[in-house]
Amino acid sequence: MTEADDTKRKLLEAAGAMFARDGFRAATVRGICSEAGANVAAVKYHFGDKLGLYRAVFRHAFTFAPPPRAPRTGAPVAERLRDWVADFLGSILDLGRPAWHARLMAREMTDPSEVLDEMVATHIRPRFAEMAAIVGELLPGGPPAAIRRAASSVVAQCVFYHHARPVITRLHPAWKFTADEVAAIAEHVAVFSLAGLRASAAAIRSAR
Amino acid sequence: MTEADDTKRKLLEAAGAMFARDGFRAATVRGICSEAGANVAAVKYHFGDKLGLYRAVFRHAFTFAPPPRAPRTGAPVAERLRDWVADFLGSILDLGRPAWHARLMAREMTDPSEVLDEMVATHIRPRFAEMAAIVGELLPGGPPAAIRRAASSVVAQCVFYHHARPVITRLHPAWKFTADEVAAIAEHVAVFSLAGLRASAAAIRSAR
DNA sequence: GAAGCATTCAAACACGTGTTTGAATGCAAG
DNA sequence: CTTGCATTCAAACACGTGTTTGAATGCTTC
Repeated sequence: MTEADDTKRKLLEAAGAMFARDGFRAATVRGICSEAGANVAAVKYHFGDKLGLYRAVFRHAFTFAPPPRAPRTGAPVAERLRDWVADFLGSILDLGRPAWHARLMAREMTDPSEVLDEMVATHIRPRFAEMAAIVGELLPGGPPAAIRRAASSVVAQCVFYHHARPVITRLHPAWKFTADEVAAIAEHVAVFSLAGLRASAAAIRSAR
Repeated sequence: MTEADDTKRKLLEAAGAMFARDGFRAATVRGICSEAGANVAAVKYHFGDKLGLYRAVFRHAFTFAPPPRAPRTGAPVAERLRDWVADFLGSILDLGRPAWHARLMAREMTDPSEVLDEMVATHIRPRFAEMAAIVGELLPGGPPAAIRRAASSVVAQCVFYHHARPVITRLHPAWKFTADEVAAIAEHVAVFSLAGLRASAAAIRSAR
C-alpha cells in the first residue's frame, strides 16, 4: 500500500514537472512514467488516463502549495498593500518551491482547460478579492468598474514578471531576480501603485 | 504563378489561425491544408516542413501588421505617454485585425521558440525603448534599474489585459472590452502611471 | 500453505502524425 | 504540336502516441 502510494506520488511529481515544461499535449505518458520509474500502465491504473493524471497534478500541486501569508489586519491600508505585493511577488518569482507551479498556471492561461475554472474559483478569486478590498478602501465611493481597473493595475505589475519572463530575459539579459531585486521590485510596485491609486481617487472625486 | 501564390497565401492565413488557436504542436498539417483547400504535400513544396511554415506565418503576419502610430514629437511627456498607452492597448485588445496575431505572440511567451528572438529584436525591443525613453524623461537622473522597473510597470498594465484574458473572463464575466471601455482603461492606466512615475521620481530624489 | 487482492509489468493494439514519393496536371516557350 | 517546368495530387511510409490486455508479482488474511 505504501508502495502504491509511492509510485502514485512519484508519478504526480514527475508529471507536474513534465506538464509544466512541455505542456499537456507535448508531455508524453511514457516520458512521465520513465521519469517516475513506473510502468506505462500505471497511469491507467491510478488515474484512469492522461487527463485524469493532469487533473490530479493540479489538485495535488495547489493543495500542498503554501497558503498566502495572513494579512496584518490592524495595519493601515498602505502597509497592507505593501505586504500583499511583497507576498504575491515572492510567490510568483520562484523564491518558493517547485518552480513549475507557476508555469502550469501560465500554460492554463494561454490554453485554458476545465481546470482553470477550478483554479480561479479556489485560488485566484479570493486573492484578487483581497486586493480589490484594499483598493476599495483607497478609492472610497469609487464605482466597481474603477475598482476593477485599479486592482488590475496592481496585480498586473506583479504577474508581469512571471508571464513576460521569456521576453524580459531577452530584453535585459543582465536583469537577475535575486532576493534583493525582488524586494526592490516589490517596493517599487508598492510606491508606484499607492501614488497611482491616490491619483485615481482624485480623478474620481473631481469627475463627480 | 498567381495560382501558386494563392495557395501559398491561403496556407499562410489558415496556418496563422490554426497555430494561434491550437499551438504549433497541436495544429496539424492536414487540418491547415484542408482549411486552405490545399494538398498536404503543399507545405513541403512551399515551406519545406511544418516548422518552415510556422516561421513563414510569423514573418508574414508581423510584416503586414500596422506599424505603431507615429508619436507626436512636440507634445509634452505626459501626452506622449497617454498616446503610447492608448495605441498599445488598442493594438493588444483586438480592436485591430486578425485577432490571432496577439495569440500567436502569447503562445511564444509560454513556449518560446527561435522566432521569439526575432520578434523581440524587431518589434518588442523598439516598442519598449519608446516607453523607456518616456519614463526616462519623467525620472531624470534615475538609475537604469529604476527606469526598467518603472517602464515595466506601465507596459505590464497594458499586456495584462491580453495575457490574463482567460482569467479576467472568469473573474468578471460581465466585463466587456468595448471601444469605450478600452478608452476608459487607457485613461486609467495613463493617470495611474503618471502619478506612479512622479512618486518614483520623488523616491529617487529623496534616496540620494 | 492457500486464497484473495492490489499492484506491476512487458507486449501489443489502434490511431494520428509529419513526411515523402512518383505520377498527373496545366501552362508557357520553342 | 512538343518540350520543359512549376505545381498539385492521391497514396503510402515510418514513427510516436495513448491506451489496453492478460499474465506475473508480492503482500495480507485465513
